[in-house]
Amino acid sequence: MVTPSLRARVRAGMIEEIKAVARRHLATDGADLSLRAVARDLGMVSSAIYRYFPSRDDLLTALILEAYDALGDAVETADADADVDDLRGRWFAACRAARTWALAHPAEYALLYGSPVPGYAAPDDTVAPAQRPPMTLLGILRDGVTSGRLATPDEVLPEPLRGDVAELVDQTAVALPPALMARGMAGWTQLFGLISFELFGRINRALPHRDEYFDHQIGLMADLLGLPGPRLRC
Amino acid sequence: MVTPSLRARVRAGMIEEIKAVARRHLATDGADLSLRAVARDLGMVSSAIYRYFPSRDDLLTALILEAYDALGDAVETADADADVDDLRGRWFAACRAARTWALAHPAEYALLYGSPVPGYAAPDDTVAPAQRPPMTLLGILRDGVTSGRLATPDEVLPEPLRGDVAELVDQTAVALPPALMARGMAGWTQLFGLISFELFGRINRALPHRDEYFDHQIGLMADLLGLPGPRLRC
DNA sequence: GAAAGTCAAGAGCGGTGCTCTCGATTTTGA
DNA sequence: TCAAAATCGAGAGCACCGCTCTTGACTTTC
Repeated sequence: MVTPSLRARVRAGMIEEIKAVARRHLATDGADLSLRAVARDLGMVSSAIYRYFPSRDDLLTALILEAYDALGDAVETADADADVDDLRGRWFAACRAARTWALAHPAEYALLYGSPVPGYAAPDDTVAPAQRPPMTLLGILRDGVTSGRLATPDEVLPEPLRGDVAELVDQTAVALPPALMARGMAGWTQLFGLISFELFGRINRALPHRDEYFDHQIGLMADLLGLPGPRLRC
Repeated sequence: MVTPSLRARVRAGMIEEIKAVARRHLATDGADLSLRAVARDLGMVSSAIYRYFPSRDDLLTALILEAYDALGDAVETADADADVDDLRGRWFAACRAARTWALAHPAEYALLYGSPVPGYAAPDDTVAPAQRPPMTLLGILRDGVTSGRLATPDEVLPEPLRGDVAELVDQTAVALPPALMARGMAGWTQLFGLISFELFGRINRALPHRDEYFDHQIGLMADLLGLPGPRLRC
């Protein structure tokens, strides 16, 4: 193993330091990250940042990648920590983990799932990490199908759509009946919508018990998915 | 009736012209609206814009208000044009109208439902227009309840949540059983999530038939709401 | 020990939102 | 009617932004 040179180690530390300060600025000042402000905080001149990141967008991309991975880690470990046979419990754990991470890192969540920055185009590196949370949810459904505890919904997709969803099933390599795949995507969409509404302030201030509201709405989707466990209907 | 002075009429026309140019810039260049660019297009100097809008945020607010009203009009007329007794048809019409408007005005949709601009705080004027689309959806459910064609879901909300939702029912003045209200909010959340994913995300690259996908997902929520009509289950 | 590579700093370019002043024009009211 | 008041566009200027280029000092490599 080759030990990196002193300069390489200092450089790696500098990159991490820049990202840390940038992340802090993101959390306090919002999404419009200022390179010059980051440089000021580091006691540098703005042009020095360009030794480590070729442009502001590249720094943003690095932060986005880290955020995707942090969210993916949170969701995956929450799923893994739950009882593997408790499908409903795993669904709730994964969804709650996503929400908890988003509430703790609102600016980074906005970076991932907010409106795209006008001039910015996410590189292909971000595709795989971005799919980790929905993949985790689909994995729960797949486990339910393979273990026979999750029934296939009885609706049939109309033909042009059925082919699309079947292709998506192939691409994601998560074998699911198309109808269940569509319901799973509905669950993922609902999770994103719930978090976004709560975070971007569109949710009504008249809902003080947000944890309970979130759980209830997630439970509705769990029912729709047919996840076994204590249903909402009492 | 007092005829406004020439100067007042010119001023009103100028305000409209600035908004029109700004809206065009929004559509082409994205959300980061440049006052100077708008002024250039109008053959003015940037400082002249401040005679009509005290700040860039105020111009943005005016555009946001117009966008909310345009979306609200689209959704409400789509609902009104449908057969008043066809609850499921009205739900579909309203949701499709929202999506159609969003696809036709992506930048304005992003302005309304994207991540909030860091320094910008939406004034209270925007609250009422912002609630028109979800209110339309809830109105469909209310009509179903009052006409007896829409059954109350059989789940019971746990207590802290039930009070919140009941208060929300009071505030919105749309009399709905709390459980149905919660399901209606799920439908609204799903609609927002579907449109946002299609507009912002990369989830649908493998879904060429987006109309059919949207209709199917909306149909899932219509089933969840118990809207009478041809269900998805074939 | 010289050549090559890397670094921070500074100046500068064109862009942004915004403020202020200054004449010119229009509206108002005695 | 005619002067005072209000409104207007233009311009200069401030502080900030992302980014580029050059310069001189430093470190690594051969």
